[in-house]
Amino acid sequence: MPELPEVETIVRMLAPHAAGKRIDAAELTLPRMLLGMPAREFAPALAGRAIERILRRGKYIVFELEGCALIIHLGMTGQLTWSPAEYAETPGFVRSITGLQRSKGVHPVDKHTHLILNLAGGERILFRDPRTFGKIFLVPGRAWPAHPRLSILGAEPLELKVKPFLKQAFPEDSARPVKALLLDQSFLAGVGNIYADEALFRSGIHPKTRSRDLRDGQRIALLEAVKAVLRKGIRNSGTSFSDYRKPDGSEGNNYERLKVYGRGGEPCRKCGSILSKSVVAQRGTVHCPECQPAPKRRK
DNA sequence: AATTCGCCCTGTCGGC
DNA sequence: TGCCGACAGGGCGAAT
Repeated sequence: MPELPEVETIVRMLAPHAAGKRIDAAELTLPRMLLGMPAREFAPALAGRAIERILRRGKYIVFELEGCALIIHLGMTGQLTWSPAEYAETPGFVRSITGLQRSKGVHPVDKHTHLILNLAGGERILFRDPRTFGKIFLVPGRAWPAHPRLSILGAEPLELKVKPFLKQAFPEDSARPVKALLLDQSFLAGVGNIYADEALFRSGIHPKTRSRDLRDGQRIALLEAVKAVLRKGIRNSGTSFSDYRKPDGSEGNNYERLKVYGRGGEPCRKCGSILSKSVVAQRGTVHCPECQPAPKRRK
């Protein structure tokens, strides 16, 4: 599922191709993915506007256009791909930045393509999302940070100064498991299930540990681990566990480098113990019973 | 007030 | 081979 490193990768790869281009026409083929306005008003609101900048906030992709912002959340299975003008539609193949390539879990326009941005010059940005958990919305002017979905977001983990954050934002008395805290977008923006499990492993913290029971040293270790696993994810251009693809249709390289996520029942890469799979905060969770010992009970 | 639960959705997989 | 239920989960609104 696209989390901060995946969204960051998409934004970085998309920006040089899309920034400065004008949207000739937009096609929204699944109206329920659009929030906050009637679907018939959407395409006319985009037509003719130039893309000035593309950026990321949490897991949201923000297209700053002339006079408004187009915001996309990829949900679980969303893909944003870019195709240049010169590649024809060819069944079984997909057009991409790197050329015409055989379709391998990557698709040209199909029944799961819900938004098409036709750029002046013939390039296209495609939003494809099989499970349709993604969201699309428009915010007038430059007020997108104040949109209800974005205004509730917490700190950007990679810009985080750990020490000040400790005092400011750590809920001192929370009984929630620390994994639930990591998944809470109002705590840190952009951490999802994959990188939460990876960060907990890296810092040696059991996912069920109550937030209030974390010692300061553990909190620092955890936040540093969050930053480290996110940076590693970006360096490897994202985790293609299932549907995530880069804008050119290719896969990220981080999945094979994960320590715990998706590895339940397999041996820990650090100590060899069998990794344990459970449910924490309503999410599938993998941890190492040796490297991440169960929290000591304290009254 | 803080947490948890139920729901949205569809491709994939295991069992029979 | 084919059918079917279970499962995956981000984020929101309802329930506890």
